[in-house]
Amino acid sequence: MVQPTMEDVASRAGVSRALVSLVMRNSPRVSEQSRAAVLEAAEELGYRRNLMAHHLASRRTMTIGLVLNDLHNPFFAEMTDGIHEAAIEAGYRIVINTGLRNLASEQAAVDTFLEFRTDGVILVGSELPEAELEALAKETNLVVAARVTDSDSYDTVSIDDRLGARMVVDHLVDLGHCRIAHIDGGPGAGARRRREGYKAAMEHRGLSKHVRIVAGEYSEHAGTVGVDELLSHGEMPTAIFAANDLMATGVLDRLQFEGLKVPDDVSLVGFDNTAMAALHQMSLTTVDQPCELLGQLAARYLIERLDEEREEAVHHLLVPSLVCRSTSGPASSRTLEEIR
Amino acid sequence: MVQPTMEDVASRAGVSRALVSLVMRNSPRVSEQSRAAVLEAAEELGYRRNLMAHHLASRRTMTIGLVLNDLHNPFFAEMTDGIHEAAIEAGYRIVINTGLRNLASEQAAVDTFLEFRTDGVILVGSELPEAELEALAKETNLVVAARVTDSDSYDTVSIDDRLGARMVVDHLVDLGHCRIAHIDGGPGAGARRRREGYKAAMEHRGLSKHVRIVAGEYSEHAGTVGVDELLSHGEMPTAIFAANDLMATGVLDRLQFEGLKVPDDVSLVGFDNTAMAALHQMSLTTVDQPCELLGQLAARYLIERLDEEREEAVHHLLVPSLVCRSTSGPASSRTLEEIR
DNA sequence: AGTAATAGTTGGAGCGCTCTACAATCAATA
DNA sequence: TATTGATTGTAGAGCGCTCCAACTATTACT
Repeated sequence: MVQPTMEDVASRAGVSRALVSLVMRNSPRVSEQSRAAVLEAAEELGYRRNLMAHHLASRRTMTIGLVLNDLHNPFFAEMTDGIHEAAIEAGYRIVINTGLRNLASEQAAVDTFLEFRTDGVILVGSELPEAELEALAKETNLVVAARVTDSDSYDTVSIDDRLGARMVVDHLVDLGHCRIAHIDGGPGAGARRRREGYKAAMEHRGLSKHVRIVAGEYSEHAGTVGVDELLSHGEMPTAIFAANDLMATGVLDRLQFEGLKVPDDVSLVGFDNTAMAALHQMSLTTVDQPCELLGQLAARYLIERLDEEREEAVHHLLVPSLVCRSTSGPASSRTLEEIR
Repeated sequence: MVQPTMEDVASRAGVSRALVSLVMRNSPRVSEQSRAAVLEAAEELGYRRNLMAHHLASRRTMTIGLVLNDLHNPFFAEMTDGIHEAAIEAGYRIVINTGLRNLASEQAAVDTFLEFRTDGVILVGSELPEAELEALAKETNLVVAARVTDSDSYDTVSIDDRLGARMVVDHLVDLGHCRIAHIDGGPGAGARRRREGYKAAMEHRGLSKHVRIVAGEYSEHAGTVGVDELLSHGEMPTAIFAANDLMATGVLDRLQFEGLKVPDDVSLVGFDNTAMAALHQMSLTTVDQPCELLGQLAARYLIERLDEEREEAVHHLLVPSLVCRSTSGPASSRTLEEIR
């Protein structure tokens, strides 16, 4: 299990260690003859460059650390596709770690990359407090995706969550809904803005008194709990705006369990437009985030930083769009009792 | 962005670099006084150990590289939970990379870890040819999860795919089905065994002439394409056995699109029992894989290797179980024409 | 011919850490 | 008092690589 070193390759090829290094880095100042000899020796020995040593000497790993908040949420897989593509194209590789939707794990994930000295870090859907992000930006090149701040030490790439929420409310109000409840994303990335957007839009449409926010988080389970809460007291809402698709899945599941028809009895709208929302058995009305594009932008902004092409922070806000499917329809006037 | 080194911490604390190293490694042979001084200096400077240098000198990273075949499949997220838990418990951290469901990417992911010299590698759902795995095991400590081989240079942890497939067939035959088609997982991990298990079970139940296998892969899209293929010619099957849940999602979607009722017109069974299979709107009959347990086992076997507690390979095969939900029911006798 | 420029190669310092061997200090023992 | 042993600390080599300055060989130019 002990790997050959450059020294081994060099002596086998009958050249110096420095020359081997040049070959490995594809330097043009090497004769074709030596290059071939070195590559052959390397091949024979099964030589594989030691990134640790490489980095220590060069200060570059050509590696980007990617912290995904939740592996269970397909949204992150879609973002990763975009990031991966853009990174590879620019000659970088990515390495992933997961925040497991809790702060301690996210911090640990970030620390790992800091200790590995990856060239930069992309945080997707981070829940870290802004002060923490600020501190992080002092230690490494940072881009935060799917969350907005106005920091001037790192870049952010996101859709306009407030606008997205407003689109949801407008859509539902246009369908005749008044009692539109929102199960929020708690500490999740963008959750505050979605909540604010919901509230502002409700007020704007003259529905201040119908604002009803249930505390949740970005998980399926929060959706089921949220429904229980909504049905347990007060007047049943005619529409539910779930903070994201994953949660909407839980909501839909629970509504069905309670015997409520969607959208006949209750309308439901999600957020993210993940692949599962498009399925027939789900067919969820939701706010579309152009994940791949977001991912690509995040990677490109980071790479711009790595190449030192830019100093000042960029905050890129994309416009979301509403995708109407079959979980939203005209408001029902039936009460919970009548339905049951 | 330039980080302080041990040397900086040492001079600030008024001790030697070696002592700082001892403190950082929690050595007991350091006086409380110096320890405190060092930690304070480190804190003040914002010192963070350089894993690259650490590894170069110590030959250990306390890091496990995890290659997930497909981030879009929740099965891998669930496996990761188990692996993560067991790794953390043993003092290891994990770093993830994705194979993007294609060989070149998987190879690249593996190469990354090899270059990083992570202490070991866990491959989940790998599609690499066995020769490649064998070669890999020569370069690093390896555990392969969710796939079976009989290699004696690395460990494997998996459920018995053949048995799982057999359970599916038995269940469907017991419900009166004869024309049971299988959309297979192509090059996917375990797909061959599931296919073989399906075939053997069909033969065992005297249904050799009804064996019908459609080529697919572990993706939603393959499910929709598979259905198209099944409906385009020949007699319509009364039941479909999809190679995994992700694919079953696509199948269900397509069947609904074609106006076929599940399970009234066609029964459907998946494989994996991912979280989405349990949802009411899906409620998929499927084969359960104890993902977390599989993940934990994989991590533990790897750590045993790292701690050099074992030399010979272990091949752990867990028994799957069938979870009956609402996509499987008595065989229908209606033809496609009658339904339409 | 003499000089300059270019291409190809090399030795050695150094990246930030660990680890071995050894030094220094002090208390306990002979 | 001399010796031993335990405890704590340090110097220095070395991990595998990059990078720079310097060197050699070859070609081009005056």
